Amino acid sequence: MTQMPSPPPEELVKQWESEQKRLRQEVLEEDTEDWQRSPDFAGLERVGGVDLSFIKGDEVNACAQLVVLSYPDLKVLYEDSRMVTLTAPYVSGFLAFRETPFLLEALQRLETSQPTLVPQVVFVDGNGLFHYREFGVACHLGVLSGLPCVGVAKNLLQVQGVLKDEEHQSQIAALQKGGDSFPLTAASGKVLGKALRSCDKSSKPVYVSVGHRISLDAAVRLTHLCCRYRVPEPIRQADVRSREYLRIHFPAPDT
DNA sequence: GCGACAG
DNA sequence: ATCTTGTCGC
Repeated sequence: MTQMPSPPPEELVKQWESEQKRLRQEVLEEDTEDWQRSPDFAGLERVGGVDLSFIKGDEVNACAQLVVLSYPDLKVLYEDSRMVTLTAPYVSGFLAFRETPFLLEALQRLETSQPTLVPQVVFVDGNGLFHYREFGVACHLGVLSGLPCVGVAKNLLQVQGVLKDEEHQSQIAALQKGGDSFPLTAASGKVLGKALRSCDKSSKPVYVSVGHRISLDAAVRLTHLCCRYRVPEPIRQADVRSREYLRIHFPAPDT
């Protein structure tokens, strides 16, 4: 039997909206670290990536993953996989309330056990300021953790007047090589993020936006430098390893 | 009624 | 998010 998605309680959504409006005030949209100002990011040694993977028909059980890679080598220095039980449902625009608590716990475990391995910036699967209320999951994790964060979404969210129309498609077609990008501009005129051709091989862009404590230009440049494939290596490793964890500990039901 | 809908 | 094989290319 297929369970229809239950409508999210509107009271909860209102509470979530005010929470986002409150925390939004804490976001820093500029570079706050010396390495971010350096042309080659000198001083940057550790980049983090987080993600959650789910079991096929299970809405509440998931594997929360944190990885820390060396920079610029992009070798895995630390890995943490943890089964968690989600409580909040997925509602577009409120992803953070579903995932952030467990990502924060992973960062706190690292801070406690191996503080010298805490990443200097964290790549988050999802948007940052490129969001209905300019407070996506990358901002949420950034503000609550205090760490610089970058949001990288694989799909375009149509927000604040940004549309995926024929014009958008033509802008994508104009991205010639890895590193090329174009701005995602809100109706207000503010640039909320950038569509980035992350590497030469992928014609489909990723959508980069500021999470916390980093400028958009630095976020886009760093994202490009962290891409071996379309998805930045920190996020890709978190995704690969969390799915591997599920494959080993929760094998698919035998027919 | 139709389309949109990060993960 | 997850469901899914092969196929084309280096």
